[in-house]
Amino acid sequence: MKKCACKGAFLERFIQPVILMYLNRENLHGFAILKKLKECETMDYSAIDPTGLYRMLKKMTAAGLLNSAWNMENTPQPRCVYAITEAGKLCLASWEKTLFEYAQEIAALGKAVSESMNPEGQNG
Amino acid sequence: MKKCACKGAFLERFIQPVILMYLNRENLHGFAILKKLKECETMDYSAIDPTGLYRMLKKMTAAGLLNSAWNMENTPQPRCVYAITEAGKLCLASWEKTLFEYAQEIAALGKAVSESMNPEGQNG
DNA sequence: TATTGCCATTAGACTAAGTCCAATATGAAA
DNA sequence: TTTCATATTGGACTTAGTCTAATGGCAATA
Repeated sequence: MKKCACKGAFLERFIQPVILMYLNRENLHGFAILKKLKECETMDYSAIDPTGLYRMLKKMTAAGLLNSAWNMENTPQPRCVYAITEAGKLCLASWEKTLFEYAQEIAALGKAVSESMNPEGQNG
Repeated sequence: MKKCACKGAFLERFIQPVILMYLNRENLHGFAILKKLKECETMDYSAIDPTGLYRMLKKMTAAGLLNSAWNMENTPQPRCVYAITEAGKLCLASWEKTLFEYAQEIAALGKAVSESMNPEGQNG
């Protein structure tokens, strides 16, 4: 438990909605997404692993959430440019709802933990 | 992506604080924790895997968050009874803080997603 | 011109987390 | 005597995530 979850280590689960969010605004290639994630201020993705991101992009493409196309022009190296699909947009909409539900449930859990540590009757 | 995270599938990550919370109130053996988790109303742990829970308990014990002792009396089968340690209590306190931070960050992400889907200027 | 550094992606090997199936053993109820 | 609930464990497997490293071009720099 070097990286104990209790200190916050698992938010990287939530790269998927961020990727969808970026691609909902504009098409981007993997490395650009990587840079954007590293600069993200809402959450800390500074230590994100490139291999992991590229694999995630492929998985999302395989799942039909993204389309990919190789761009060979105006670029020294070929870039794989990703675009969000209709399914991806639906997924993003689903994420929107789910994220707020998550936030509520996690806050409720936090409250339950608080109460269990300071049982009622502390007010005296 | 059968169980797409966007529909909510990963909250089981948060069994750890729930276990600590239960054990902060009273000592319990694995199976009792299992039953309590299945009846938990704050979050849905109805489908929790027993093997996974027992493994988690051992891991937490190895990490020093819990103590365990076999109870052979007043019970048909021997039971492994778990108790929270001082380190476990600190971990629980850490969880309390972390959970609220998580809740805020996830809500912020949800808000960012909302805004990206409904760009500003919708109010007309 | 040799080297360093940034861009851009991929592969391989590994660890950790989580799931599924099955086994064990006892006691009570049908 | 079969079934159900208790109580725990083991093995095999899948998925996710991390680390290291390789490729290969372009630009700057020493």
